[in-house]
This record gives sequence, structure tokens and C-alpha cells, in this order.
Amino acid sequence: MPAIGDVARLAGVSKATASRALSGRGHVAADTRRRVQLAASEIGYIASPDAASLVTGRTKNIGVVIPFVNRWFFGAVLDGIERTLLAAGYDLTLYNLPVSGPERSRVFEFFLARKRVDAVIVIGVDLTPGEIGGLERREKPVVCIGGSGEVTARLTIDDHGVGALATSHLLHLGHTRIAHLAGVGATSQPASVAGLRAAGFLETTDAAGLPLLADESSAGGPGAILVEADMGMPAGFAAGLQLLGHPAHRPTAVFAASDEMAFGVIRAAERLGLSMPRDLSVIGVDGHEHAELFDLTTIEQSPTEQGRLAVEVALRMLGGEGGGGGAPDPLPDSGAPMPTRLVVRGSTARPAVA
Amino acid sequence: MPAIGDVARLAGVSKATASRALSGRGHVAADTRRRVQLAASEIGYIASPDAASLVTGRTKNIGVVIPFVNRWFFGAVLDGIERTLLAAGYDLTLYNLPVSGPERSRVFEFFLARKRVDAVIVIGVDLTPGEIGGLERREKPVVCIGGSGEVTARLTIDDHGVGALATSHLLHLGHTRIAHLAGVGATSQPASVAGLRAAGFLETTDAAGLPLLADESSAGGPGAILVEADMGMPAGFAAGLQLLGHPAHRPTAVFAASDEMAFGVIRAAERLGLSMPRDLSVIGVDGHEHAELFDLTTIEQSPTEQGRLAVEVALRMLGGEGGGGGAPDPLPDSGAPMPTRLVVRGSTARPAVA
DNA sequence: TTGAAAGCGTTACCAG
DNA sequence: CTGGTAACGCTTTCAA
Repeated sequence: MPAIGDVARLAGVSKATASRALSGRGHVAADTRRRVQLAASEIGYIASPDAASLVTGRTKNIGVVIPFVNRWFFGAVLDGIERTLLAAGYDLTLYNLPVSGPERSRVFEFFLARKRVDAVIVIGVDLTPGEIGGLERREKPVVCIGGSGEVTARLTIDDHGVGALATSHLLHLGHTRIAHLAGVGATSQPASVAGLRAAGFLETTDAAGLPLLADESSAGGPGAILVEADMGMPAGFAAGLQLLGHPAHRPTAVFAASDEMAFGVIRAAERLGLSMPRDLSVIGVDGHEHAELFDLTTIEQSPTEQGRLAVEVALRMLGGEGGGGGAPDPLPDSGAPMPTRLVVRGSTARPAVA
Repeated sequence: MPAIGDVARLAGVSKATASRALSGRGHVAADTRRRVQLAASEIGYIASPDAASLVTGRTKNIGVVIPFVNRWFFGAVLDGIERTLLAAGYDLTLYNLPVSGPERSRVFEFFLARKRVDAVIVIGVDLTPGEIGGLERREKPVVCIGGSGEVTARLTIDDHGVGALATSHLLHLGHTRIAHLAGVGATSQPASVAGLRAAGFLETTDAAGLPLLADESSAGGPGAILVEADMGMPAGFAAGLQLLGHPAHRPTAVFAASDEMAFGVIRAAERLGLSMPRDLSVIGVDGHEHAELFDLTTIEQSPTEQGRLAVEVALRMLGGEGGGGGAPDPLPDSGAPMPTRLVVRGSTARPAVA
């Protein structure tokens, strides 16, 4: 493997000059630069990032912490991050965070604690104070997308507002018995994405005068039903069967906390022979790429764009200052929530009978 | 940030001893080791991997090249890789490879060419000879999962056999007008996954005496129809509408090259008012986690397991020898194909009328 | 504009 | 079993 010394010798200059010519830092005669670059490409020289990191303290590598790869939202965010990072010449080191357990702390206490990444982007994780403290102590910029925890830079949509909007949409259509399929932890973690969306739902139904029913088997009539489930399609399907199975208790509308859950509910409804949207209205959240295929009304967000932006923010925090300090507001729009948009499709309509 | 010198000083030993005590390499008195470890944890010392890489030549980092994150198969493989790597104390650097263009060559010629990764795992990519040559020249072990290209270590299922099996299943049920929804490149890249599955289909239908029909709008009657499309659900839906839209030309069975495509076909059939499996049988490939939900007959493979195995192979190639040389057969079972399994569900049955 | 030399933090060799 | 010392490959002062 050729080192910079080889390039220097071939070009007849010192290592210092070769370094300057190739990295672009510092002045070097145009002619010399060309000679060095020629020599470098001739022997196929590529700088060792490790050696460079050692002296500069920068790794040009960003750590990404993510709980699932195989959920559309997370995959899409990852995609946006990857593209942007690649274009900026950065590497992306992936940490697939187990929900909890020793593996989780190992990620924070060992992997992220080392000097291998310049900054960390955390997607959809509810960070504990201890985890945040650990990262801050190491002066690593942290950018969060969704999730919760007292961190300086967080990109997020207005999840409470999303919950309220989805619910209002159904209420305005005339539904009076509405279920919310919330994410796991909606009640135990009020600050989480699941918790905020659920809160928006509950406040809105409450304001409309709908009583909160104990569970899905409560007697018929107006009311709000809250069920927690995993945010994926299989769990949405299972919860959907449960929720819609009993004709007398069935709600006329379901607000699912994610589009994938909503897909599951739709299939459950079909399985039960319900016709949509006559017998049931369903609304989701995300703007999943399959939403159109399922004719699903949803509240869109742009995960890819959020990923792109997270990288921009991280890079800005890195560039502006050494690390954790008082960089003035790295977030766009002073940290205002990211945009969302209600997209109405065929899965929501007025209930069949009043 | 504490360095190993600080630890050594605090423990009253030399840097060399401190290094040995912490890394576990070389002998050191049990008592000394404890003292060093205590000192290290006291000041929160964590070794800099960059400095270590510089001298050992090993980065404890594996590069993963993948064309999509948001396809179930790829996400599942990635998941298996991540878990295994994490357990082994390795980092995973992700390269989301654009299908082609300058970005693609940049990944190979710049990112992977540097000394930042010890080995590369490539998932579902048709590697060009140039790309393979570049990696071999840098003596980087390469492990492929699926895809094509003349590489030493490849984990793969018997895609040709899968194509044949899926087709036989339909033939044995009595279907005589069968369409194959192949992946893009099935005809132009015969060695690709899409190409092999399509070949299995064509040979099997041919052996059964079914003529290959020009396209989906060919006149009715017995025959084999081949259509290429993207392996995702939206493309499967679109192709499904096209294929099934004309009642007179409609095949009675579809073999989709992936489960996601199959899901799309199923929804297309539903949209067209077809009843399954009475009017149409559908079989897919993958063993997608939603297959049961769609009641889809499929040929299962285990991407997560393949990911785990790929890491094992890569690590073995790394451990056994310096790098590219003559390590004897790092693949399990002498490179035999990974297992697959036909899982019959409700989406396939005898055709309604003979 | 260029060169010489001093590190960056670690491991590995060679004595003791 | 332990300590000194020389690397690893690069960037970056500091002089020239």
C-alpha cells in the first residue's frame, strides 16, 4: 500500500508539500500540485483516514443509531442520511440499537464513546438522561430525529398536532366511535412519539365530548378507544382483528399511529368482510410509499428529507465549533417542527349511518 | 480525553504493560492487570481505534454495500449482519450503493479503497470485473450475498432451482397459463438473481411443453408469460393490473420473483375483483414477514441467517490469513447453496376450471 | 512556496 | 512478566 512518502518521492517534493497538495489545505504552486496529483494517481495512492484522524481529531465519520432498519420510516431516514453523507465524503457507521438490555448500553458506553465518530444521529429513540450525559461528556454533537430526551438538537414533526389533526379529520366526517392504535409506550412514555400522538387523540376526542372507553370490548355507542401495539403491519393486523371483530363494539373509524399499522388494519377489515370506507374509515401517519396502493388517507411527513437535514445540522455543529459548546442554533427555522400534510384518500369518509 | 499514558501513570506501569493488560494480548500478572483495569475505568479510558488500526493494520470495521435499505430482504440481511458484527466488537460502515453512475464508482474507488474497512460484504449487487479487481488488488476479503460476479466467497440460494420449484408447484396444481414477474435485468443479466429465477421458470415451462408467449396481451390458452419489473410492491401492483386486466388474456397463476412483488399482484387481483385462489394463484419468493398475513405461498429463505453467516465467513477470512491469499474454503459446506423451503399457503390452488 | 521535524495514541519488538 | 523504544501514516507548526 503506497503511503504519502512514496507520492512525495515520486513527485520530488516533501511529505509536507504532498499532503498540502492533495488535501487542498495550505498554499502550493499550481504546477507542484499537478505533479503531486499525477504521482498520486499513478501509484494509486489513497490517504489513510485513520492516520489523518489521529492528528486532526476528525474522523469524517458519523454514527447513526436506529432501532429498526426494516420499518419504512427508519429505512427512509437512513436513506436520506446516507446519500447526504456520501456526497459530503463522510462515512456512516450504523448501530442497530436493541430496544434495551446490555447490548444497548454497550452501544453507548463502548462503541459511541470511542473516538471513531465525529457526531451521532439518533433516530426514533427515547434517550435516557444517562445516555445523553455520556455523549455530552465526550463532547459529541448529537442530532435526534423523533424520539425523546433532553437533547439540544432535535428534528421532529408536531406529533401532538398530528394526533389532533388525524382525530379532527375523523370527527369532522361525523365519526363518534373512534379507536386509536397507538405505539407501544404511548401511556408509559408521554414524551415519546407514540405518547404525543396519543395525547393529541385523547385531547381532541375529549374536547368533542367523547368518553374514553376502557377497552375495545366496551359497549357500543360514542366514545374513544385506545389500544397499544407495535408499529408494524402484523401487529396492526392483529389489533385490527381484535378491534373490529365484534360487530356491536366495532368503531367506525381507526386512527393508526403509523401507516404500516394502518395497512394491517385495512387487511384485517377486509378479512372480516368489512367494506371500506363504508363500514370503516382508517387514517395513518407517515406518507408510506405504499399508502396510495392501499388508498390510505394519511398525514405525510418526509423522512428522507429529515435524514438529509439531520446530516446538515450535524455537519454545521461540527464545522461551526469544536463540538458541544454554544454554537448559535444549528437547527433550521429555530427548531420549528418539520412540515406535515394531510393527504385524503379513499380510506376515510362519512360513516354509513348516523 | 484520557490516553493510555494516563492509565499507565495512574496504575504505576508502563504504556506497554497497560496496553497488554487492557487488550488481553501478551502476558501480564493478574494483579497488575486488575490495577490497570481499575485505573482505566476510573478515568473513563477507552482506546482510540484509529491509533490501534494504524499500527495493527486492522480496523475492526466491516464495510457493507447494499443497493436498498428499504426492501425487506435487504433490511433483514443487514439486521443479521449488524447483530453479529456488534457481538464481535466490530463496526459496520454502510454504503448505500446507487444502481449506477458516478456515485457508484466513488464507493468502490474511494470509500472502499481506503484502509478504513478490513473486509467488505456486498449484498445483492451485480459486481463488474473492474469492481472486483479493485477490491482484490487492495487484498480486501469480499463476501457476497446473492448478486453476481466472479468472486471467491459468495453465499447464495439456488436461484435457478427456486425458479424451477415455484413453477413446478404451479404446474402440478394444473395451471397451464402461467406468468412470471421477473426482476429487472432478468434477460439482460442471466447470471443475476433475477436472471437465474427466470431461467428456472423458462426451462420448467418449456419442459412442460408450454410455449413462451410474446407478452401479456398474447392470445389466451396455454403458455408462459415473462414480464420484468422492479422487485417492490408498487411495481408488482402495476404489473399485476396490466397482466390481469384483460379477462381473455389473464393467466391463472403468477410466479413473482419476490414476495413484495407478489403482495402487489395480490392487491391488483383484489382491485380487479378476482377471488383468490379461485381465479388466480400467486407464489412468491423470500419468506417475507408479511407473507402469512397475505396468505401467500412462498419459497422461504433466511436473509438474517445469511447475514450472520456472511459475517462469520468474513471474520474467518480475516483471521485465517492476512487477506486475499489461499485460505482453504472459508465458506460453510464448501459453498453449497443456502437452504430454501416451499411454504404452501392459501394463495395457490388448482385452477377453477380445466 | 517549500522542507524538516514534532507529534497524534497505540501496539510490537527486543531487552532485561 | 515488564519497560523502553521504534514504528504506523498522516498533518501541522516553525523556519527557511
